[in-house]
This record gives sequence, structure tokens and C-alpha cells, in this order.
Amino acid sequence: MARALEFDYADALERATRAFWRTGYVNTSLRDLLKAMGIGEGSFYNTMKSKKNAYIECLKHYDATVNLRRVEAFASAPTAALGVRAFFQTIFDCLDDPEAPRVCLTASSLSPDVLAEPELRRYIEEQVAGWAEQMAERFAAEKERGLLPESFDPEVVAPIIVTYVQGLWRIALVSYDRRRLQAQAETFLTALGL
Amino acid sequence: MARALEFDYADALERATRAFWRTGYVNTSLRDLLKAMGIGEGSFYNTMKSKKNAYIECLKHYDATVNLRRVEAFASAPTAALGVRAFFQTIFDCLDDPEAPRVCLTASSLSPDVLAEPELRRYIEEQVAGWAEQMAERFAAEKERGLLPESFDPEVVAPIIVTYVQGLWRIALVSYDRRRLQAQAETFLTALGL
DNA sequence: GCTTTTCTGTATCATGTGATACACAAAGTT
DNA sequence: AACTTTGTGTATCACATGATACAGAAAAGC
Repeated sequence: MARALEFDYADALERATRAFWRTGYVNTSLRDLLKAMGIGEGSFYNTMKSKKNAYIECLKHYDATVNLRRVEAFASAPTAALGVRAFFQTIFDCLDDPEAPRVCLTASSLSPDVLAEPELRRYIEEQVAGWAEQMAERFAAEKERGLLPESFDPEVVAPIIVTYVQGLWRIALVSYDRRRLQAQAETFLTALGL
Repeated sequence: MARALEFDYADALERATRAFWRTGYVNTSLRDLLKAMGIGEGSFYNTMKSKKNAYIECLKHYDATVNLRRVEAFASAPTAALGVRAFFQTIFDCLDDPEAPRVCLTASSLSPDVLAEPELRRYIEEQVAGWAEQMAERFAAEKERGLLPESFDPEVVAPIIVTYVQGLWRIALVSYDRRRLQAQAETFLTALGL
């Protein structure tokens, strides 16, 4: 070791994440990033290697914070049905927060721009598949205990919800009305047997 | 009038639409467009005025062709339930077609990049709202005739479907398996009472 | 105290971007 | 045939992009 980083890495990563979150991968220029992070090109390429790599790090950070809270909201609810609803609430809360960007960072990564990069693609794929699996597992466990109807198929319902959520982020981009979307989500989940 | 266009406008528009469809708004450079359209900068700015305007024209063209076929598939089916299914089939057919780009042009327009342009935004908003209305109208008409259960709320179910479809395009971007998605869609629609 | 290693800021690179200037060609008008 | 209008191709604009080169500063090891 010869010299310590002059800036706070965690803080810079957080700021970079906010920047990407706010304006997306392609639309956040390196200069935007640097300004947000408060560092220069030298420091950036030293610690981050490249813009692409920085984005992956930000995705991981976003996962470990924002997405984690969502998953925890799902997992810590007394039942899966309530868990999914809690999960949706975290999304609505996020959409209501004037400070928060208008679309989930992971959701905005589901675009050709980002997916064109093989490394980014692999990460996103795993992420999305992981959500569905995690949800399906809990559904299956509750079904096992007779808490969900026999006709309920965890392996089908879980990906339906994941798909719907992705649509939700996109639609909210164009028109957001919490009451309406909340009513929709409630109808949607009830219909699915949750 | 002094001189006729040397190129076929309709053909050039079609080619431009394919280009945008394939690579999205921001990721399709002017040079890409020109190459696809087979014309030069002069002709382009003469007829299209700007890239943004060209995109709007392409969206309209896409609406009048691809989206129109989808809406017709919905409208011409004997019942709304079958109509929605026919609508979904056109999407799966599109995803199966190796020639067709991997995501609906309108769906890919539901991104901050595109929505940042006020004119584009207005157009997309109307479009999305229009789909939900059109669907809701038919649902309401069938409910009136007793073909749908009393508990069925057209004004809520229609936007749920629109939302789900948007999610479908995004998810398909990351992993597409017709059989799985078809089964999901079937479960989804049945659950909603269709 | 000297050397080595790493960090940082400035300057700059090569490239790609959307858009424009302008000369020239083609067609209609008189 | 002269004139006017408009389409077309070439050259280029000003600027933003991601990335790099490099000199100097700061810390650790000997």
C-alpha cells in the first residue's frame, strides 16, 4: 500500500448510483458521473476501471440497499400474500418520494442499451430470475402448508408478478396515480389468488 | 412544386421505422438512419426536419401497421376474452419472428430517453391511454350483455393488462420461451376472469 | 532521506454525435 | 430560354463522448 484514496469510496459509489438511477446508463455521461461523485477522471479510472464496470458496481450497491429492502419487506411479512403487498408498497413509496428517481435502476436496466453489454446482461438476467425463484419458493412453502389453494402454481404466478412489476415501472413513467395503481395491484393480486 | 423527391418516401419511412425498431431512439444514430433509408443528410433534413420528428413519424407508421394489426386481432375476435388472447398471440408471433426486433417500438419508447422529449412524450401518453380505453370499452360492452361476471371491473382490468404487456416486452428482452410465457399469460388472463 | 508505489488533476485523444452550409442539379413556371 | 423553386450530395460545423497520458503529490517501506 502506498497511498490511501482521498475520497470516500462508499460515498462516491452511492452518489454514482443515484446518478445512474436518475438518468440511466447511456444518458449519464462520464462527466455527469464525475461531478456527482466529486472526483476526477484519474481517480475514476483508477478505482472503477470503466463506465461499464462502474455501472455494475452501482447495480450491486442498489441491490444491496434498495432492492434488499423490497425483498425484506416481502420476506418479513406474516404471509406471502401480505409479503407481495408489502413489496408493492415499497414501490409505491418510492414513486411517491419526490427525491427518488422515477424508475427502479434494475427495471431501467431491462433495455437494449444496457443488455447489449454481455457482462451487464448476465448480471441482470440472474437478478430477475432470482426474484421469481425467491417468490416462488415462499409460495410453494405456503402451498405445502395448505395456505394457498391447490390450483395455485407458484412457478407460474411468481414470474407473472415479476413481469407485472416491470410493466408497472414503465407505465408509472408515463402516468402515476398511486390510488389507481394501488387499486389495480390489489385487483391483480386478488385475482391470482393472493 | 419544383422538383419531386428522388426516393420513395413511404419506403424510406418503413426502413427508418425498422431501424428505430431494431436499435431504439438514442441508439440509432443519424448515420445509421441514413444508411437504412438510403438517402443523404440533405434529403433527410428536407423531408424529416429532425431526428426527433422522424421518430414521431416512425411511431405513427408503426401504429398504423404493427399496432393496428394487434388491435384488429383483439377487435375481430368473437369475444373480448378471445380478443385479448389473439392480441397476445400477435406479440408472441412477433417475438418468434427472427426478422422482427426483440421489442415493440412503442414499448421501447416507454423510457426516459424518449419521454424526455415533450412532443414524443405526449404522443406516447395518448397511445398507451388509448389502448386501455379501447380494451375497457369492449369489456364494458360485454359486461353489459352479461358475458362477464358482475365483479369484473373493465376500468381496472384493462390497465392491468396493458401494464402486464409492457412488462412482457421487457422480460422477453432478457429471456424468451414462448411456451412458458404463453402459459403465464393464460393463467394471468384466466385469473382476471377472462 | 531516499525509493517505490499509488492516487489525483489537467490536458488531450480519437471518435461519433445531430445539425447546417452551400454548390449544383432537376423540374416546374413564365 | 430565362427564372424560380426545391431536392441532393459533400464537406463541415461545434460539441460531447469514453478513455488515456502524464506530471506531480502523497503515503508507505527500507
